[in-house]
Amino acid sequence: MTLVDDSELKERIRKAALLNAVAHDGKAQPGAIVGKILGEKVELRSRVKELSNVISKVVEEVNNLSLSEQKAIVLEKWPETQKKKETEEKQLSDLPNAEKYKQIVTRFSPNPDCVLHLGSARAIILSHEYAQIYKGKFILRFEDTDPKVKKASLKFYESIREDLKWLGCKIDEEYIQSDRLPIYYKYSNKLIADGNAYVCECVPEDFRNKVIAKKPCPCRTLTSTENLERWERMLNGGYLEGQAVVRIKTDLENPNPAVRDWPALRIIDTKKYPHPRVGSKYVVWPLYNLAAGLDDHLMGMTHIIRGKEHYTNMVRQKYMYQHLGWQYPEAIHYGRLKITGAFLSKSKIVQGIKEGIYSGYDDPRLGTFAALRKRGITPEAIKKMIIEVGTKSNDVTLSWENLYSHNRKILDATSNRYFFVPTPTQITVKSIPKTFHVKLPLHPEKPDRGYREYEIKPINGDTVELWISNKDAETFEPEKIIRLIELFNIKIKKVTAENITAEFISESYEEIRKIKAKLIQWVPKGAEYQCQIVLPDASLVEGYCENECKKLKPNTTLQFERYGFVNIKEASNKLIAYYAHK
RNA sequence: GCUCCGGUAGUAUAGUCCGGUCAAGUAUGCCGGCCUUUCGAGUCGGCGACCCGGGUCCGAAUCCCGGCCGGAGCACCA
Repeated sequence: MTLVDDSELKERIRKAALLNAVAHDGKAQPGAIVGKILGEKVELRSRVKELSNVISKVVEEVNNLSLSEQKAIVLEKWPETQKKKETEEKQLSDLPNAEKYKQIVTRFSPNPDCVLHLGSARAIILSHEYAQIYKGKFILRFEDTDPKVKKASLKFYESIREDLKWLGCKIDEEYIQSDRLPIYYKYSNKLIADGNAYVCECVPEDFRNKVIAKKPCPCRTLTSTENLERWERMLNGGYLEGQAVVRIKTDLENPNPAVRDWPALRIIDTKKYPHPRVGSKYVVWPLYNLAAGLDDHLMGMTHIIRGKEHYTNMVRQKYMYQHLGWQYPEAIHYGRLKITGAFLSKSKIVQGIKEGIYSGYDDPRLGTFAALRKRGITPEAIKKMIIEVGTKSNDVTLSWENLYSHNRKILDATSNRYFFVPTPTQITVKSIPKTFHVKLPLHPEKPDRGYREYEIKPINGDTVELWISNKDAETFEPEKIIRLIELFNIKIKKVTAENITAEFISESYEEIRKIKAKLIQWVPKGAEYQCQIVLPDASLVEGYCENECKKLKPNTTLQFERYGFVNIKEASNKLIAYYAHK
């Protein structure tokens, strides 16, 4: 049958052409239709030329119709195609080979040498989230095996647990590597006994030269009995720091010199550098690849989610797994996460605090969880953002706007509203006809949350004094009409640097809305409460908020209308709050 | 230098494995309308991207080759 006579096909083409035309200003493009039809009917691939001819004819017919005619046909025949599809929330992609395992086990394994920050958020949230999705297990493992250079500190074990709790990442099991040295010794012993590891006495430079040349160092060729003797000597303190190291045998031909016979355990003079938890009990300490490598298997890890800086470590550890006859877990290596303007480097954070540049681990300029928490950034917002970013291996530089947007949606629903006037200016309003009792809703969409109430009573017969923001005052000029939110409408009379004089004109909101007058917030003079806002760059803004704010408890987030969301630090002789975002 | 990754709007992400329904979706941002006693939220519309060059193919964001750019690792750190 020729294609021209195939009415089913022609109808199919007609539909595609009409849909294409409707989507693109009434003009369908033949090429797009060819693609669509070939995609649906694979068997026509050998007859592309013939098909193109048919399509050209149909497209011409369709393009001769007006857009409204096309729309009418589409709506009549295929109304379902014009429905907009709901956008669904971003989901995490499936874990590789998840079906191979009975239970998914993931972990977060920090070195407790600093507080946690946004840079760790990917490891934490993705690991925890995947464990949740697959009804698996999430393990916290402290990797505190360097008592010298990256020395752990007792306070950080606890702060890490707290941060995880705050993030809503419930821990199923917790381990501390400094408790596990006997386990590492046991497996090291086995590796040496089996001839898969050796004790190397070479000075680092000699070893490096050998390994770059793909040549074994003299220690590698020793018998396992000789190596076992050396190993005993290590454990018994027979070597000083730097004199011996256990190496795992790998393929010396591996293209990457960094993986060849990597070091697994070394000696630390713990008399000089005591470990914060176990003091000077051990002198032989495992390196990352031995400790993490053994633990990942022993703790039943199925999926390791960590930064791409660990990619080579996976290659190294696979040699050890081979020696032990173990199966390496699935590993996902994501890229580094930065956020514009914030320092996410442990060393810079620690150094900045030492030098007094930052006020502490929760300085608003830092990307630590402590700082974010203090500013009123919710864990839910962080979680959403991290899930959005996913597990790609390229680096990402997040913008704060993105985090703020997620956070704003959460805070908007939960935060009560108050007035705050930064750098206040006094406004004197005359011709006040009566005393006003105002009830200001705490939340515009949730009346059940209640109100703040103020009595605005004229003094000297007909005058009222209020505070307004300097920024608003700057836009005033005589005869301008302004509404004080939920109060009344005024006309500006006189503007000076210290004071603004205005006149009451009416009370009705509706009439002022018609002329689209500016609405501003205010604080009654006498009912003001000194307020200091700490901005994300650590600069300060002073002003007045409402008296009612005295009741607020630390760590509540609220919105100062037309100013932004803030989180209360304290409400004592004055209100101190941290600015989250607009 | 060596060994690996990766490059889609300002930012982030979907699509890439397995070429066609992608004249590229979504979120955020920006612009405008509506709504709203906040400049918040909501809602409607608009702006904005496949790193470059070749090749294969009727057809390439997708496959191949070359280049450019970015990142990671190359510790007796984690």
